[in-house]
This record gives sequence, structure tokens and C-alpha cells, in this order.
Amino acid sequence: MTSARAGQDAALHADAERPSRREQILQAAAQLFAERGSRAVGVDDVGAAVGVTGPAIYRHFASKDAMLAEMLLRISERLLEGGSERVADAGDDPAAQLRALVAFQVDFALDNPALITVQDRDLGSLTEADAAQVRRLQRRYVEVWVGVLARLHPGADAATCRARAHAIFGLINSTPHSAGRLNRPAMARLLADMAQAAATA
Amino acid sequence: MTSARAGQDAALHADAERPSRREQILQAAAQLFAERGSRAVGVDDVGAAVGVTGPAIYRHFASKDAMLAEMLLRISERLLEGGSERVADAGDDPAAQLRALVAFQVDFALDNPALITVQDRDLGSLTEADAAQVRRLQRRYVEVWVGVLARLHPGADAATCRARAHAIFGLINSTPHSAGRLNRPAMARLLADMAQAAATA
DNA sequence: CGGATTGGTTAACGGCGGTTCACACCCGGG
DNA sequence: CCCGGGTGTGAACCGCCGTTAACCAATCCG
Repeated sequence: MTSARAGQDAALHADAERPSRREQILQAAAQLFAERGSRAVGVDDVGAAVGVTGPAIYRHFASKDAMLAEMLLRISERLLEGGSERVADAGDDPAAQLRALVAFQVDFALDNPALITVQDRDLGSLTEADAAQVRRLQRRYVEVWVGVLARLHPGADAATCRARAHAIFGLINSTPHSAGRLNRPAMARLLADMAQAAATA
Repeated sequence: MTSARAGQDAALHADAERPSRREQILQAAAQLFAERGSRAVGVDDVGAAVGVTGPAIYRHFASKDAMLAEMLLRISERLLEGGSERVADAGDDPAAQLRALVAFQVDFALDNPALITVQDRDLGSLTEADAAQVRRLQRRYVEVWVGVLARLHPGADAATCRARAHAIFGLINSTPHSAGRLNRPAMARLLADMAQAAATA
């Protein structure tokens, strides 16, 4: 069940091979969970969103919680993987690494506002085991940022860098809250510039 | 047991009388809602947190939803009121006004992490009428920021300023996520500096 | 004093929602 | 042709939880 080719599940991709019912469900659920919160969304709602009745979900997932768990695990994995990759590809210059990380996070947030929302709203609805694993992945992703920030702020201790990283996430992940209005490239530039300034202040 | 001023949030009392049972409930509920989400918290849990059984809540609130509504309305009112006041007291210099707003928001977020969390996680659990009113207040608060930001960025349109304001909120409100570690004055300075930089970038 | 008010308690009700069950298709391969 | 696995359906089950009911202790006040 560890889906082998997991890199391509971006919440808004409907091409390639027609997404399996399973993937359709995950995507629709992410959307609904983001809008109303996972606990406020019924299994029937998720089913209806993909043109199926509620119990049909159980042909693809063991439970509603398992759905959420898989969703959150994938997000964390994609962030960690993508972030590490971007840093590795950016050479040795910490400033370049920061630019790469910022660009990556901005793209992710703009591409997947629903996932961003669910990730930090519904972590608490997971079993302790699942939550722990998600937190482990998240922490590793944060550490990627901390490594870069530490080189940019030689005087700062790790706790400060960590707080700084969280603040930058908060800034970039504000996207779902400032809904609409601004076209994507403008939004991307604005967020990147602000994040850059905040990171190097 | 009502020895009052132990570790209490500087939070929810519009009228700062001795904490009435009603206020105790609101405060305990805010804490629990922040930790687990309002839908995951039972009336019995809230009651237990103040040393009372579940149904006793209904002597003080019409319903669980009414509790949440009052909580969110108060937050929004306090932010709008406090923000407007700080700007008015800061004279005519937009840079000074921004500093005042940033300091205010940082103080609020550090003093009331629970309220910050609940405010944007559980807005969706309100009746449409209540949610609308909260959003109205929030919008007015945002507009206070937008007014200041617009003067600092003469070339920028309102939509950009609005997105900028939301991004700054995200940055400052990241506090609940970077739990602990950093002592309060250090955190306050870090957040203020980053917000300042992001706002003027 | 004594009745009304206030703030509790325990027990029960009722609906919602996740999950299971028994059954019905569709379809590909022996 | 039929058998079996994957997928979907409607009905039923069941536990949780918000809410109400009925009753009780204390306190306030005329």
C-alpha cells in the first residue's frame, strides 16, 4: 500500500493516467476538510463529492481517520523531500539555498492551499502514532530550514532559528486566508519578497 | 479553588471583575478548543476543566455554539478596538503607526495563543450569522492595517496591501506553533523585527 | 423565617455520523 | 458460460454528545 510512484499527487492534477478513485477521494476530501474541518465533514459528503455514496469509501480506505492520516503523511513527505532536494540543488551559498526554499514553499502553498490548511488544522484528529510520525517529518523539514538560517545568522541559537522558520511558514502559508484577489505571479512575488526580508532581517 | 490569579490568560474579560464562573468557563473552553478543536471538545470536558459537570454549562450559556460565538466575537472586538486605538495614539507618521500595530499584534499573540488558534481554526463552526459578524470585525481590523500599509507603499493597490497584512498576521500568529523554547521578550523582539522587515520590504 | 433565585446534580432522550452487512453489478479469464 | 474479485448501494447498528428534564442545596431578602 506504500504507493510506489508517490511524487505526483499534487492536489490539482487531473491528467496523466486518469486518477484512480482512491486518488479522487483523497483530493476531494482534502478540499472538503480544508473548507469545513475534517470533523465537520461526513463520509457521505466525501462520497458525494466524487459521485458515490458514503460507505463506498470503505472499499478504498480502512476508515475516515486512515484517509486523513495518509493525506497528512503525504504532505509532510512531499515537503521534506522537495525542500531537501531544492537545498541540495542550490549549491553551497546559504543565500541561494534560502531563495530556493522560499520559492519552493511559496509554490507549494499557492498550488495546494487546501493541503496547507488541513495540515495544521487537523493534525490533532490523528491517532497519537500517526500524529507522531507526521510531527517527525515536519520537524525534519524545519531542520532543513534551520540549517540554512543558522548559516545566515551566525550569532543566533537554534531555538531562535526554529522560531524564525515557523514565522516564515506562517507568513507564506497565509495564502489560504487572503483568498483570491491577487493573481498568482503577483502573489508569489509578494510572498517571496516578504519571506526573504523576514528571513534576513 | 477560586484562588484566581494563578496562571491565567490576560484574556477574555471585557469587564475585569473577579472571574465569574461564566468567565472561568470561557477561558477554560478557549484553552481546550485551542488544544483539540471545538468540535473535538465535549461539554463535559469544558465542565470538568472548571470543576463542574457538563450540563451545568447551560446555566451560563445557551449552547456550546453560543460559547464559541461569544469567544470569537470578543477576540475580534478586542483586536479592532486595540488596533484602532494604537494607531490613533501613534500620531501621523505611518512608520510609527506600523510599529504600534506590530507591537500590539505581537503582544496579543504572545498573551493569548489559545485565542489566536481558535480564531482561525473554528470560525467555520459558527452559524452563518455569527461568522458573518466576526468576519465583519476582522475585515475592519485588516483595513486598519491596510490604511497604514498603503501609506508606506504608495504604489501598491489595496489588494496587495491586504495580502501583505494577512501575511504579517500569519507571521506573528505563528507563535502557537513554535511552542516554548524562546523566552517571551526574545520572542517578542524577533517577531516584531521580522514583521517590520516583511511589512516594509 | 420562608419563598424565590441561582447554580448544581444525575438520568434520559434524540439525532448525527462512522461503520458494518447483505446484496447487486460489471467484467475478465478459464 | 460461469466464477470470482473489485466496486457500489441501501438499510441497519451503535456509540457519542449536545441538550433537556426533574430534582436538590444554598443563598439572598422582604
